[in-house]
Amino acid sequence: MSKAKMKIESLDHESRLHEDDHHSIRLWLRLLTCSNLIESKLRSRLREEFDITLPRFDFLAQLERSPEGLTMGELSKRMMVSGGNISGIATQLEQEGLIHRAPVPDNRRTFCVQLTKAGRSQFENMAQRHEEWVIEMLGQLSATEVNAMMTTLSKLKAHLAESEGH
Amino acid sequence: MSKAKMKIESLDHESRLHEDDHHSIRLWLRLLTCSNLIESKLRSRLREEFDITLPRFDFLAQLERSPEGLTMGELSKRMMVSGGNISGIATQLEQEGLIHRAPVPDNRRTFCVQLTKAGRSQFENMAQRHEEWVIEMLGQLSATEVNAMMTTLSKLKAHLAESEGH
DNA sequence: CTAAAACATTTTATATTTAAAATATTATCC
DNA sequence: GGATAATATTTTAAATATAAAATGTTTTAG
Repeated sequence: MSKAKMKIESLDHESRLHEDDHHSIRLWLRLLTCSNLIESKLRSRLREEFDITLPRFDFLAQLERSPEGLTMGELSKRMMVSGGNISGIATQLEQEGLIHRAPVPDNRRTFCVQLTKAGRSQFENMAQRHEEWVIEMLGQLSATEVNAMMTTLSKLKAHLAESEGH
Repeated sequence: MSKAKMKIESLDHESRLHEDDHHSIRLWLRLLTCSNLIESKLRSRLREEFDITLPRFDFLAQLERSPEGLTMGELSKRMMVSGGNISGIATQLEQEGLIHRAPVPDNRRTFCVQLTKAGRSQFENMAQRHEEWVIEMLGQLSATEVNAMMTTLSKLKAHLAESEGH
């Protein structure tokens, strides 16, 4: 039974718990709202300006950050989307010549995905604008606010990662 | 040209700007990571425990918070998804008897969507567990951290809403 | 009044997403 | 060594997402 709905025996205590509950929910909803707003702005601008979808941009961005290449599984984990999704995007990007899938010598199950020269140069144009947009959206926050939020989110992320799979 | 990529003339200044840029990007990526982690945990638990998808749960949740009912357009705005999407989900939920679409007397274009009795009771079971999960994920943060984050996210949300459509 | 514009929703076509099944490869355990 | 389990990826099916066209209603302008 949820703490929030338990019979109230010790009013102060229970009502405080009740309020804490709402604080968690409200924080989650606000986090989600901000995340959705930013994501959809980035999505529509990438479409307008470069005619590319956000998942494809993210795919290229991951590769750019790892010049040594990444496996499909790594990409899936880092982008936090299903493996099937990665497969589909990779097939498209490969056909367009933006990425390259090379077999790995000692493991025939895996592929090493890298940006091609064309992929890298095309990505760099977009990345610059993307960065400007993010700064435009988040740059108004003070250094103090950014630091505090980074710290809190790190703590949150660690907690979420540690209870993985429950 | 992006601040981050401008030629460095005044090293300190530009390198500080460069770092600020990265701070915005890193904050955005961390925000996104946390949001995705929470969302995917909620998604899989809703599926495991109640065999319901997250969008459908969110749809019911919006209605529960507005017992007077909501129009399709309001639902679309609050859930931040396209109108066509809302239509499809509403059709399903109506067929399952969880919601009810009633015409509005003074405007025949709009429908007022409300939870049915069945919809409400079914939602309440799920909402209780959902709330427990959110508290489990966010409840470890201190009241101070939650407050600071709420304040910062409010500021961010206001800024994002105000520059709507650019 | 009436034509045109704005609005609310639905429909359609296309793309993306996930979960789960299928395929193929590698590792593990008696 | 050989069955079994674990791993990496792809394919498939169902649900969801968007954008844009279509439909019907209301408002606005002249």
